[in-house]
Amino acid sequence: MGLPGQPTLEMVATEAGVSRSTVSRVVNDSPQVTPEAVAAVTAAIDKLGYVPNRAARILASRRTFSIALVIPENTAKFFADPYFATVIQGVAMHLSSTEYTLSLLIAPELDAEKTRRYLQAGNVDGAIILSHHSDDRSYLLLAHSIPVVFGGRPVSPEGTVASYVDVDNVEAARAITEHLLAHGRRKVATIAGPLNMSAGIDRLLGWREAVSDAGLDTSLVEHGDFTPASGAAAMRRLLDRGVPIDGVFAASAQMASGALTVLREAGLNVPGDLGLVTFDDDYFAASAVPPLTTVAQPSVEVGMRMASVLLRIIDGEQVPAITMLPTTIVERTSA
Amino acid sequence: MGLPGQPTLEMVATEAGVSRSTVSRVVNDSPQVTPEAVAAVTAAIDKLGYVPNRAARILASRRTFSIALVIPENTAKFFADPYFATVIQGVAMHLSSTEYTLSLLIAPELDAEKTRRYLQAGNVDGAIILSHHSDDRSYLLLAHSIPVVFGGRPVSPEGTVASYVDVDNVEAARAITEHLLAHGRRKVATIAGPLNMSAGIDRLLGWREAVSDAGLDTSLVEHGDFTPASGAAAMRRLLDRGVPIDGVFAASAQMASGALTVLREAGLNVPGDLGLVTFDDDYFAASAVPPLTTVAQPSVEVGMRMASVLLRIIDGEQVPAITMLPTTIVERTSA
DNA sequence: TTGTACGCGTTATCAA
DNA sequence: TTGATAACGCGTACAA
Repeated sequence: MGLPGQPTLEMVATEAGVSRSTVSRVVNDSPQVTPEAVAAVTAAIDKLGYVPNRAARILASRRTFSIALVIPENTAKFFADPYFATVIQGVAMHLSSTEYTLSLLIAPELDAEKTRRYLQAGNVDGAIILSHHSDDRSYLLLAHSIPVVFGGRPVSPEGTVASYVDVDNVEAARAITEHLLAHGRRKVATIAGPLNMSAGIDRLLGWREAVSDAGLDTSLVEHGDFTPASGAAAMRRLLDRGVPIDGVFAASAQMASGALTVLREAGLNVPGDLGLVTFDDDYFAASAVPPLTTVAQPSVEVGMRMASVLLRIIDGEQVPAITMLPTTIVERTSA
Repeated sequence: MGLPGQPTLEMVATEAGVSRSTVSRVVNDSPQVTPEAVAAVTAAIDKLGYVPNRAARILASRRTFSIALVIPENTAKFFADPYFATVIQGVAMHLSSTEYTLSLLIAPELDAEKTRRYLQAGNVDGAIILSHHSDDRSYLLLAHSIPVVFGGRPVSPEGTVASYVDVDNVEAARAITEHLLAHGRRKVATIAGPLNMSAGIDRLLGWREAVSDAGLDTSLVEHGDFTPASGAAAMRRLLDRGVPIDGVFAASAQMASGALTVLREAGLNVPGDLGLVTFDDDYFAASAVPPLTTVAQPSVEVGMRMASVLLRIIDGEQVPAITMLPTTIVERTSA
């Protein structure tokens, strides 16, 4: 009667001459099924080309086999930042060897509440919050109801319980600043990130350590929000101070690229008059004129590790809360 | 009794003093509900923080509100190619303003069959096949059962019925080759892509048109598979021919970067001894030494358009099967 | 306009 | 080891 349509578990059962329960057991490879039954069922499955219906399975089992990757930014920033693309790639890559599906959520601050509800409504087994460029307090509570892994240490008022994957921003910032100092720069400024993100805080800290250890002036600080425009504005404010500057550490390559245009307009040569180093080895750093010496962070690896940690948490394993990944310095010609 | 757990439609109904059907209608904003009922229901929803259960909804409605992005490559290539990351970003961006969820499938040739079954089993409403770097015949049949959009013109034996989004590879390749000719190059070779992908075919065609129109030798062709290693090998074969070459068009920036290392080893200077141009304005092109003059294709836009076209097809709209996006030439110093 | 009742395809519980 | 049978949470004819 009627068209067969997509084969269902029921049809497999009939074909194999067993009950639906048995088919279900075979599909979920339960150990307690006789070899004969297994053989009959797998044969039927192959013959019919049966694939379990995901929705039905989720509904009945209360497991979704999917995780969310939340990017708390508006689409414009998401669009502009190559970092996100590479991290996604890492997450997807790890997931590809598992049963899990990825659900990408670009969630501006505005509907953070809505997003949180969606996540709490049992639509995913866990979530990765990529807070690299954003405040994330609203997501901290989430960790109480479902497994969560943060990308970048979340800034929390109290002690954090959430897991996260990050690089040592303080150390990396210090190292790249010392690179500047090693090239003889003595009036070293920084275009820092926002202070409500750990990357902003830590990179400023690293810069300050390096400069202060060298006995130099630590007051040459202006802030941006990691975007090119904000980097340009900060650079302008720095120049407007009227004090001599011969080195700048910009906390993101995007800000550095903005700063570069301002320097060019001001008739300043890089690296002739001034050394410029930055953070992120992306398109902005590589294609700048001149190409920028920078801190490279393993963003694909960050994605992979976040996924791996999250899945292990979901599986009930005991995983260290903090995963630190190494950075390297890529020397180009801007220092 | 017991804990409330996640609020269900049923609980909302009780809270609002109506039936589940009415709640369902409000949630799916059906027009035929009295304002009072709507008010009562929305109030209850807000109070309870209700979010529909995705799986249940999918199961009952036979719509998944999710689409698949299939990348028919092994994880290594997926990892290495920046193109994928940007396209994904585009797809995700478009989807973020819709109800749809993205499901990323990295599917090596090996389990293409399995992937196709999954897609046909009704687990998604449609699929995007990113065939940029791969053969895709196995997915052409898919278009008969669910809405499908290809990234890059699929190579099909018969006339294609599937929709696709692409750039004019022939024209772009011709233009960049002419750029080489305009700089006085006269012995212009090409490192072409594989002939089982439209990008490979078309870019070779464009190169040949330009070279032949200039009355020059069109025999300087070697093939690669778009990877750096294959580009290096092809360049080596080109040099081994022993005939003079003063220009090369590599069909991908990755191959160009491989070729560059071979040229360096051979003691050949770019652009001094030989001009090198390529395709894709990615990290490889920008950070090469020297930076490469190249064809830039709008990969984020490609992603956005594929998503938009697919959703419109799903909604039953009539959409032009072919979407062509413009390319531009980015001049650097390698020509 | 609203409610009743059934079905979506699977897993889980319990008996046999 | 297997098989009935009851959920899982929602959409939707159909009836009221």
